[in-house]
Amino acid sequence: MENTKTRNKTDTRRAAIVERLAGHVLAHGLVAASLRPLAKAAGTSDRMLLYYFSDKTEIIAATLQHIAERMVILLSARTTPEPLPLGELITHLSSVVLDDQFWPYMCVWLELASRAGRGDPLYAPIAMQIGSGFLAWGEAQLASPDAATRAKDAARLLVTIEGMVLVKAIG
Amino acid sequence: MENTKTRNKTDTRRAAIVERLAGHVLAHGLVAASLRPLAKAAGTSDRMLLYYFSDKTEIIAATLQHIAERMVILLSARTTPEPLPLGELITHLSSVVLDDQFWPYMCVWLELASRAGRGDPLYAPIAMQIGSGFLAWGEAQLASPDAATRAKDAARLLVTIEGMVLVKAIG
DNA sequence: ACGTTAATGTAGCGTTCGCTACAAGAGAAA
DNA sequence: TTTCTCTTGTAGCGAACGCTACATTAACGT
Repeated sequence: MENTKTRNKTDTRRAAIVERLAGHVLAHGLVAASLRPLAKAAGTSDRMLLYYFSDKTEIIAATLQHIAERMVILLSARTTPEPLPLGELITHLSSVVLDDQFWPYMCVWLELASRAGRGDPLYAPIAMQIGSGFLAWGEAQLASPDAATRAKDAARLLVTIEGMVLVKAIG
Repeated sequence: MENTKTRNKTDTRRAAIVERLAGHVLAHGLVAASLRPLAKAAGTSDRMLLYYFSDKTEIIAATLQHIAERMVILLSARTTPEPLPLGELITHLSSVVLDDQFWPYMCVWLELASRAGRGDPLYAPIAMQIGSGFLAWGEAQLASPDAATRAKDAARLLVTIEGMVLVKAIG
């Protein structure tokens, strides 16, 4: 009992910290995610960050996880419950994804992808998980005649949306 | 005369150094582009890097510039001289761009884009320059009925190719 | 009240970062 | 030869990095 109680307490703290860390990473990017700035953004010290998390990789992993969850929520709040054909879904989704409110998430996503592309052992699995999550979401959102074309359409959706993100990034 | 002679000499050295720096950045990414490792890769010291270049931003700018030139050469060595319709150009170009030999360039390109997306004053203009260069190259390579659709097709080409690159990066 | 454990501050370690001051060697000009 | 500029090595600066040792405070069960 004491064990679970303590556990829940630190877990709650961790969650609160991660919440703030996510804000900082979304605002300034992974490139600015070093312990002392992160700690200041979370309202604590680097010492405490390493008290609640074992090391930096765990901090980053938890933060990215949280950001991904936030993104899913934001995304599903902006989409219709009914499935759409590929073309319409692309136009609708691109307007959502290129929106200013959504852009910080896409910037972090780009950073994540650029690190994953080099096979970074921390970022690669996270990127793959988020990517396949998006793919599944796309499949569920698509109104395609059969499962095979739906899978294909989801892949095309992914490619097109990500392409637009990258093109927007370079201006 | 003495002026131009000296100029040429240091320019030659600079070019030789940049050549090696490009190799290192292609192999290990911008994330590993700090002065001392770069210098070791170039066969000199960090002291000399800052003798031939005024500061790190100039080093990185010159290196990325050189990488972009190499990429253009590699790209035009792999493409047909005659223009192609959009669909064929996409399939052909994607096979080139996703090739292992080309992949390091795409990884650097992703890093560049992720920094440019945040409006970094060093990387944003370079990324934009390379991006619009690729767009122009695409327009020249496309067999489209009129100029308007050619411009549109080039944009679609860019989006699709970059989308594929990003998707490959995340696995 | 007391003792134990959880939570937090302070201070610092060792490393790497971009960059610079200073001086010594090298090569041409006088 | 002497001088003067170009080139290079050595050494180090101050800052930031991830992380840790130690000590102190806060909280709580007994």
